[in-house]
Amino acid sequence: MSVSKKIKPTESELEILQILWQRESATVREVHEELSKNKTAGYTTTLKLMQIMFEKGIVTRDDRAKTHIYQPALSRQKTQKQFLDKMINGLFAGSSTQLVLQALGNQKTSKSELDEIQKYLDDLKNG
Amino acid sequence: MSVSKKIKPTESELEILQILWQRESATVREVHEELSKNKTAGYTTTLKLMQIMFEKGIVTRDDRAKTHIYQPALSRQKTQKQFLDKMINGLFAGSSTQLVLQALGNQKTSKSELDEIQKYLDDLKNG
DNA sequence: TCATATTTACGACTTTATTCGTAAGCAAAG
DNA sequence: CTTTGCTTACGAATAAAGTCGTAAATATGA
Repeated sequence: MSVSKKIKPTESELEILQILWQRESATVREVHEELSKNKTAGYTTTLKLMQIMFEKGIVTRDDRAKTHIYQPALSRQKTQKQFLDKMINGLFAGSSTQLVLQALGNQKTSKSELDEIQKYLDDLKNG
Repeated sequence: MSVSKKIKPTESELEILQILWQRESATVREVHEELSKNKTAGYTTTLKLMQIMFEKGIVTRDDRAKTHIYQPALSRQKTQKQFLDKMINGLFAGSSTQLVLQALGNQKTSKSELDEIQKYLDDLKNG
């Protein structure tokens, strides 16, 4: 069993995590500025969300200075895996292959990306 | 624009849709029996959920007989695509390739499945 | 016909997520 | 010191999801 139990970030929390993963660490203000590019919400809303995330253990923070500095407490990979698994089971009847095919069909994927995936597949089949 | 706007099934609703997609159509009782294999909930809970889904337009129903017969109103494919897109944007920084690689790495994928994916990739690159 | 069982309708309660207003602390500038 | 501005803390309002109890309608069969 992994240490983290059933921490399941909400949609808003994922948005914030996304930013923290990108920047390694950030203040509430910084996160809020970033979020503001896409949506409109008050500063205290972002603050509250991050405080709750702290209580839940989704992020850690350094509060030695007046302005707290937040860091993600969940790894991007593990979180991705968690949501992928849920999606595969909940929406693709347990077939990751189906999900992959659908994902490739949906988006426009460049030739170099396709090459990358093929290379990865070869590795999988051999190694 | 597709006809259906922003219908976004909740988690519980997805579970029910899953069953409806599988069976084509079903009564509340049938859905409830199926759900009961995995979780515990009262019959009226399932009923209420399906009624709400009907109001939202997620399912249709034939109420000519006393026992209503429900059918999915959303296509499995479109729903999968909708959630995939959200996931790619929300959790994989917009990269479907990243999602694919992660999905392949996560699960154990059989050789025949890998072959299938590779074949699909070849088609994509050529066609 | 009458009792019983099944189903739908409806409303209410609980929980969780999201939002924001207001107060209080603190630090820098004047 | 005092004002100004930014920050955190806290509580409350709103909304959405999920849960279930109860009642009414309908069908079945004794």
